[in-house]
Amino acid sequence: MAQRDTGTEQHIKDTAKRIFFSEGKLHATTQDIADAAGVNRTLLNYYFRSRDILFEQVATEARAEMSKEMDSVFASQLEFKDKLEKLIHVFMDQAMQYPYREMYIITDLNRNDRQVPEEKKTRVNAFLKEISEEMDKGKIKKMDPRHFCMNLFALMAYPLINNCLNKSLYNINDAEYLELMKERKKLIFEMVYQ
Amino acid sequence: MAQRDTGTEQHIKDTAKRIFFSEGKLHATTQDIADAAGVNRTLLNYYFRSRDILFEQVATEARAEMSKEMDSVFASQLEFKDKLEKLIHVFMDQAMQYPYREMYIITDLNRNDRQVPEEKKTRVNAFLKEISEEMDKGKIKKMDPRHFCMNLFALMAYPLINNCLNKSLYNINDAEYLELMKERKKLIFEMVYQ
DNA sequence: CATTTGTTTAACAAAAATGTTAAACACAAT
DNA sequence: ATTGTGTTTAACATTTTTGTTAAACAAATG
Repeated sequence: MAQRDTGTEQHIKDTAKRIFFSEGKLHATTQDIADAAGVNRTLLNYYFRSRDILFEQVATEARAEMSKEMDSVFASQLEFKDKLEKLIHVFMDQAMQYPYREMYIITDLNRNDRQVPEEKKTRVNAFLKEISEEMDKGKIKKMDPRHFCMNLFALMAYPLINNCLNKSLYNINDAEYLELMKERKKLIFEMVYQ
Repeated sequence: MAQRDTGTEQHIKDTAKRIFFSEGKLHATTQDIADAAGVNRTLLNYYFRSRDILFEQVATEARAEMSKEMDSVFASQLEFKDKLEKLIHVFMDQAMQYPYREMYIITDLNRNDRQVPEEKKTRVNAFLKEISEEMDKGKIKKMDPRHFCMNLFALMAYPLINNCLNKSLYNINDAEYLELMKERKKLIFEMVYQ
C-alpha cells in the first residue's frame, strides 16, 4: 500500500527544533513539544519510539546540518577572503534562525560525553592552515590561528545567544535587532580581516 | 541554643553551582546534585524547601554575583582604558571559573520570562555613553556602542562556553587551554581598543 | 462498499523526579 | 547524664514525565 505520510513526523521534529534551537527552551518535555506541534503526545512515541531517540535524532541532525553548512564553505575553492565572507554569511544566517542550536549540542555533549569525529578535526585543521597562510601573506594580524577561529565564531554566535538579554539591556526591538545583526556581518568581517 | 551550621546548606549550593555553571549540566536533577555533594537528597528539601526554590536561589545569586563583579568595574573612577582592562580581567576570571553561568541565566530567562531590572539598564547605558565618548576621542573605532559591547562580551564569553568543543577541535589540553585563555585577555584588549 | 493499513487518540501503566514524615543522630547546654 | 535543638537519614507519598495498549479514524485499494 502507498505510504500515506501526513508530514507529522517531520512536523514534530521541526517543532522540537524550533523550541530547542530558536526559543532556547532546553528543558522542554515531550508534552511541551506535542502541545507546540498541536498533536497528541503519543505520536512522539509512535514516530520516534522514545523521547531519548527523538532528542538524539534532533541532536544528530543539528550536528549534521551545522557540518553541512560549514563544510560547503570549507570545501569551496574560493580564495580566503571570499571564503571568510561566505562563512560569515552562511553561519550568521543559520545562527539567526537557530541561535541556540550550538548550545543544544554543547549541553548534549556535557550530559553524555561524545567524541568529535576525526574528519571534522581534519577539516578544521585545514582551515587553521589556510588562516596561517593568510597571516604569512600579511592579510590578517598574526596570532595563534585558533584564537582567530575563536574570535570569529564568538563574534558571530554569542550576540545571538544573548539576544533576549541584549534586547532588554540595550533597548532593542525586533526590527532594530535584525538591522544590528545584518550590520554585524560586515562589522565582523572588517574586524577580523585586516 | 547556638546555631550549629555544618556548612551543608552552603555546600549544597556550591555543588549546584559547580554542576550548573562549571560543568554545564543544565539538566541536573536534585538527586544529581545531592550525589555530587555527597548528601542525602532530603537535605535539599530541608534547607531549600523545594527544587524550584533552590534553583531560583542559585539563579538569583548568579545574577547578583555577576552584577557585583561588573558593577565594581562600571562604578570605578578609572579612565576608560584602565576600566576596559579591568573589565576584561574581572569578567574572564569569573567566566573561566563559571563558563556556563550566563547560559544558566539565559535558559532560566527563556523558561520563565523575567525582567531585567532598570538599574542594570541604567548602568549599561552609562557604560555605552563612556564608549561613545571614547569613540569621539578617536580612541576606539567608531561604531554603534552596542556593537562594541556585543563584540567585547562575545570575545570573552564564547570560547569558554565552547571550551569542550574547542579542546577536541583544536587539540587543546588543559594546560594549553589555560594558557590560551590568559593570552586572550591581552588579545581581546588589543582587538577592541585602538 | 468492504478491507487493508497507516495514522491518531484516549485511557492506562510505568518510571522518574520531587516532596513529606517520622525517627535516628549529634552536639551543646543545663 | 539528660534535655533540647538543629541535622541527617530512610521509608513512604505525591507529582510529573514518559511509555504502552487497544480502539477509533481515515485514506487508498480491490
